Order: sequence, then structure tokens, then C-alpha cells
Amino acid sequence: MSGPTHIDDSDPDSQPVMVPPEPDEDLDFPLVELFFFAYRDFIADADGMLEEYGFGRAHHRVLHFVNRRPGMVVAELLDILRITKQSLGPVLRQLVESGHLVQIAGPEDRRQRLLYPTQKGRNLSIQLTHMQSRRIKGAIEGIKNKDRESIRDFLFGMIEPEERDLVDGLMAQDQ
Amino acid sequence: MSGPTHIDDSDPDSQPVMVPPEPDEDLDFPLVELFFFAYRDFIADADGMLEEYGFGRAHHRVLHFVNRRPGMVVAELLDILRITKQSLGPVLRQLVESGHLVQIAGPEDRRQRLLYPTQKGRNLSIQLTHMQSRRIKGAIEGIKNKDRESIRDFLFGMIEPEERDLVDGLMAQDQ
DNA sequence: ATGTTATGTCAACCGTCCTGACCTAAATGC
DNA sequence: GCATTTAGGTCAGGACGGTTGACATAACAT
Repeated sequence: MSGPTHIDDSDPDSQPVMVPPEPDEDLDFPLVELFFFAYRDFIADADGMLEEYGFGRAHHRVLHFVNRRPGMVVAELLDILRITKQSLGPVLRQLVESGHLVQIAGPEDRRQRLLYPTQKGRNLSIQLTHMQSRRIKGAIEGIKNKDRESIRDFLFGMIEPEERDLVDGLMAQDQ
Repeated sequence: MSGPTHIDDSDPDSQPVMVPPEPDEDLDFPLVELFFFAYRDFIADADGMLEEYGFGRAHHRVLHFVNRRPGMVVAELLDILRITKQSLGPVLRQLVESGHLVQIAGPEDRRQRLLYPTQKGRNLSIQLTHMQSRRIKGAIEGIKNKDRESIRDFLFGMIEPEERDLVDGLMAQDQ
């Protein structure tokens, strides 16, 4: 008569929903999905190059921010990356051992470890940023009013408001 | 005379680089970093809600695409996510066990498993997409010429050219 | 002298990916 | 009808990048 008794056909919530979600101005599927795919390809560039060194994305991020602000202390790095020192530990050690970074005791506070890239680290970081910048440049050239400011403001607007000061501070060095 | 012999002070590559990278039109630090922070906050919204169910980002992605295209087969999902069936396996099982998805044998080819959301899965997926859409909407409202098309084209332009057909196909259902 | 701070480290765990090997059921080709 | 291929699932083992908790050390602060 009805289906097998071990499946509860009478529970409406266990029935398949056959239709796609209805269009809704509060559901921006295209941009949500484009953002996902765009970011995936944005980091895929770097992944390939990092693999040659046995590095992952964590190494990339550390390398990037230390290069961007040479002399950064460990605590600042943890704050930017929002990870724990336990998970930073091995990554930092590998980057030092491979000769991409060096740690120098703070001149005033000798408990601090100031992080600097070596020339080797600088070179790799620049190379990675260059790849990513080229992709961004290409994407901007493809839009009708090639308005870099709008893209910048859009991305900034995506950031959690409380975080924006931190990001602003990081970028204060470029005019 | 010179430093300790176990440190090679004479190797210029092991010396710290003290200065930030010089400005260079081929190095777009602001947009590279903004894209990183923007994406992090873009998914942070969803992470919190997913945690209540014991789900992670992999669950989110599966839930999203199955909801978007009900009736999708496993092979299509693997193709979109670019992961192996071994890593999809547990995620899919958990989503079925929790009653968010159902699998139905294909009507023509009964080897296939057609994936559908339940009403429960639909609800959760819509809720997640809604949060992300709100963030996007806010970011677009904050730019001067509120040009959604430009943002769409920019993100599309960030995608690897060979991947664009796949993404296009996924979005063909919304005009 | 005591307490706090900056950093590092050990241990155990989780989530998400991987490769390789193997299995079943169903479709397909001869 | 039988052999092969295909769709999907599963088991084993491993890597990476993250977590929490506990503890150690050195240096600064009072």
C-alpha cells in the first residue's frame, strides 16, 4: 500500500525537494558562488609554486605578512592571521630553517622575536604576490568601467566592521 | 673578530631584509590582502551557524550545490568541488544521516545516486546563502557607482579561463 | 622578590583533503 | 550470454592546518 515501513514516508521533512530555490532578491546565488570560485583560483596560483618548497597556505600567509611589514613581532602576526601560536609554531620554524625568514631579538624588549624576511624570502614572496596581482589586473581590465577604487571599496566592505581598523593599519604604509 | 662561526654572516641571503617592498605597479598589495580578508569574513558568517550542527565548510559546499541544483548526481558534485569521492564520502553520509539530504536511485540509470535536499536541508542552505548575500549587498551599497554587474564581471574574471564554462553552466538557470 | 608578558613546546585531537586498493550493482558492447 | 566498463561506496594510511590545555623559559615590571 504505502512504502516500506522502515522509511517514514509520512514525515514531510524527509521528502526530497525537487525544485531549485525560487528567485529571491535576498539570495544572491551568482555573487555568492562567483566569490567562492574566484577565491579558489586566486590561491591556486600560489599553491603550485609553494608545493616546490614543500610549503602550504599557512607558509604563504606568514611569508606574505612578514615581507609586507618586516620587523613584525610574533604577537602581531598571530593577531592578523587569527590563529594560535601552537599552529604558527611549526610553520615559522620551517620558514626559518629553509632560510626564508630570520628571527631577531627585539632591541628594546628582548623577549620579542622580530621577524624579517631574508632576500630569499623576499624574492619568493614578491613572486607570489606578482602572480596574484596579475590575475587581479586581468579581472579589472575585463570590467566595463575599469574602476579599481570600486573593487577596493567592495572588498573592504566585505570585511567585518570591527576588523577594518586592523586592515586599514596594515595598509597605511601605501598611500 | 667576525661573528660566531656556526652562523654564516658572510652569506648575504641569510641577512634580514629590513625594508618593506618598494611600490611596484605589478604588486597590488592592497587588493591581494583585501581579497584575503574579505573571503575570510565571507565564510566566517556561515562557520558559526554550521558549528551548531557539527558541520564544517565541506558540508556547507555540498549542501549549497545540491540545493542549488536538486537532482545532481555524485559525479557532477565531485566535478564542481574538485575533490575525490573518498573525501566526499563521510560528508555526504553525515548530511544524509542528519536528514538534510536524500539520495535517490536514478530513474534511467539506476547506478546513479540523485542528490536532493530535504526541506530541512533547503531551509539551512537558504539561511546560509541569505547571510552571505546580506554581506555582499552591504558591500555593494558602500561603493560609489553601485554597479553589481562590475563586481560580477570582476569575480568572473578572477576565475581560471578553463573553468568559466563550468561556472557559467551552473548559473545558466538564473537569467 | 614576585608577578606578568612574549614566546616556545609537548600532547592529544579534529576536519578536510590525498593516494591506493578493493567491492557491488548496473549498464553496455560484443 | 558474457565480458567489460561505469557509478558509486568503502577501508587503510597519511598529510596538513587548525584547535585546547598544560607547562617552561627568559625578560620586563613593580
